[in-house]
Amino acid sequence: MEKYEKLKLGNQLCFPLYACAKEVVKRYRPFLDELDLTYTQYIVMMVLWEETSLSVKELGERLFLDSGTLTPVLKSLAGKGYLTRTRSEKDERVLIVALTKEGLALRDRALSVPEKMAACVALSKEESQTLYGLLYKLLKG
Amino acid sequence: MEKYEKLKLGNQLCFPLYACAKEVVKRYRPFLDELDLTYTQYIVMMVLWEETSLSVKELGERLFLDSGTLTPVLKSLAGKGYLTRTRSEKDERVLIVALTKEGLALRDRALSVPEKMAACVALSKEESQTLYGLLYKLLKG
DNA sequence: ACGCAATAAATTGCATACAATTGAATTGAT
DNA sequence: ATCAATTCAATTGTATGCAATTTATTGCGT
Repeated sequence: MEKYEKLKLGNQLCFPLYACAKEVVKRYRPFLDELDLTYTQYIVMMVLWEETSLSVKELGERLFLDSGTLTPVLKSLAGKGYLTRTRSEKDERVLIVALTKEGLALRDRALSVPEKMAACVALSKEESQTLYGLLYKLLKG
Repeated sequence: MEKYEKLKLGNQLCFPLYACAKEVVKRYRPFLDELDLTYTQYIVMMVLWEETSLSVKELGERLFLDSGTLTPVLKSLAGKGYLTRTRSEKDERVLIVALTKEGLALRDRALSVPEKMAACVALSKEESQTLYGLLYKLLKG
């Protein structure tokens, strides 16, 4: 094996991961444009549709994002009326993000997004599940 | 199945992909810091170590990046002395990016990066290959 | 009660990403 | 040959991401 073989782009696992993630987010764009959401805003809304209300810290742990990223995204979503930002009464350091009626209503309009995306992905159900499992293993390991 | 089941974060393939890519790039950071390279700069250098010289357009096709992203990265790498940016004589629209002696010398210092990263990834060789294959299938499909 | 460490979010600074536009150069059709 | 369409890179504008710092608040030990 050549000395520099491992430095070739085609032998890196990280690169297809990096490229794929960008590509998939890009494929979401037309569907999310209809909802006037960015991808980051979309995943925030997905958490809120499940949780209704949680702190910025908890949200960040779910999404692997920190307050530096979340603060402007949350301000933007609050501006659209989909959530409220309120300091916790028990602990003033904590900011509680809560779904609004408008935010909840958006969920119905987002219902078609996952299936539209699935149609864009050239993987079988088994392949998707294998990929899913490997990604979570990598993420946690 | 609940109506909104598919909108849950845990049922999305895109999300672990997105989170994983960020996580892996983050794990590169300490190793790349030693070379004073960002991840984007690193993958540009990897292409140059293979090609020595190519246009911005070709580089962008390899890396799935456009000139909007590449232009500042290439200016930065040129500033470090690792590459030169020259207009093609045959076609003045084309900018040729070429590896310098210093850029080539950097390759030896980067040799240990892939193995250090492999040690950070909790996947077996087979799992890595499966993941690799699925990612490229997704990328191309 | 006091002071200090710890915590949560916001801010700052830097580096991507990408869509859309611009400007320069080239190609192609007539 | 000429002009319109195309191409390539750079620029502009917006939205992330993340490290590092700052600010406000809380908890803890004495």
